[in-house]
Amino acid sequence: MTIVATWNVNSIKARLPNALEWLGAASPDVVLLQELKCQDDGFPRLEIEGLGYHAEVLGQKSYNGVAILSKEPITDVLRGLPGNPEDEQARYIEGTTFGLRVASIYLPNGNPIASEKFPYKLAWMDRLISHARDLKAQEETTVLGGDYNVVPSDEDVYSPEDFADDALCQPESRNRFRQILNLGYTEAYRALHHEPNRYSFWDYQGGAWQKDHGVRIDHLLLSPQAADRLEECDIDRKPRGKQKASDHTPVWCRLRD
DNA sequence: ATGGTAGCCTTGCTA
Repeated sequence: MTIVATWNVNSIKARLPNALEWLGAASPDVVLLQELKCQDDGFPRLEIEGLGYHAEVLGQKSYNGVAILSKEPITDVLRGLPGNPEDEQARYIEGTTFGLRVASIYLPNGNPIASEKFPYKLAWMDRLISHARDLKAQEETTVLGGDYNVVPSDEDVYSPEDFADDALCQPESRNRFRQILNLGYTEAYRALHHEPNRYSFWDYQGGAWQKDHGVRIDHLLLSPQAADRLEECDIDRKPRGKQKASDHTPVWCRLRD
């Protein structure tokens, strides 16, 4: 079996003690990281390799940054989402490991919706749809994981009213997310769990964690070949309760052999 | 009441 996890760490340097603790305890085979907030040469490679992980990184100063960690070598790495050579934001990395094609995705937030950030998000999602279509045609065992910055339905947010004008809940965002699913991808958590109000992100502000005021925006999307092997999927809330926590917590799935 | 927190570096911007 293979465990694949996704985690927006909100700075890998600030999160290093927490990240090392969680990697050591949960011991996932493959980890998709987002919001590294560092350049390639600032990535704490030695510490992470010390836990037995290979690492492929697409860094960026201050913002964004994504990586794939794996206990096996990672080959055929693709850095950057195809479709716009002028887009320099480090939000996508893809590679092959454990016989899986995996991607770490940090989808643009898109707020505020009246700004240029929202059309950038939608255009980025259109590129992701197109690339996900190409990947689907490869008929590989594929896991597209990451911070999608999309709340799939009103059951995935503590207060739909408060998020009515938020880019994470806009019909245009949700529609594009569904377009990926409609290509034939399975959202792993929702395939196995049907309770509403299970979250992967809680804002730092206003005591959101203590009040369980969260949103579910971190997702693992599985190609049919991967979905056929889906055995378990869950949200690991423990890291969010630690000191110096990321505002996101890991989501993982287990694929049978 | 437009606050509150966290992380980075641009002591404002992003989330």
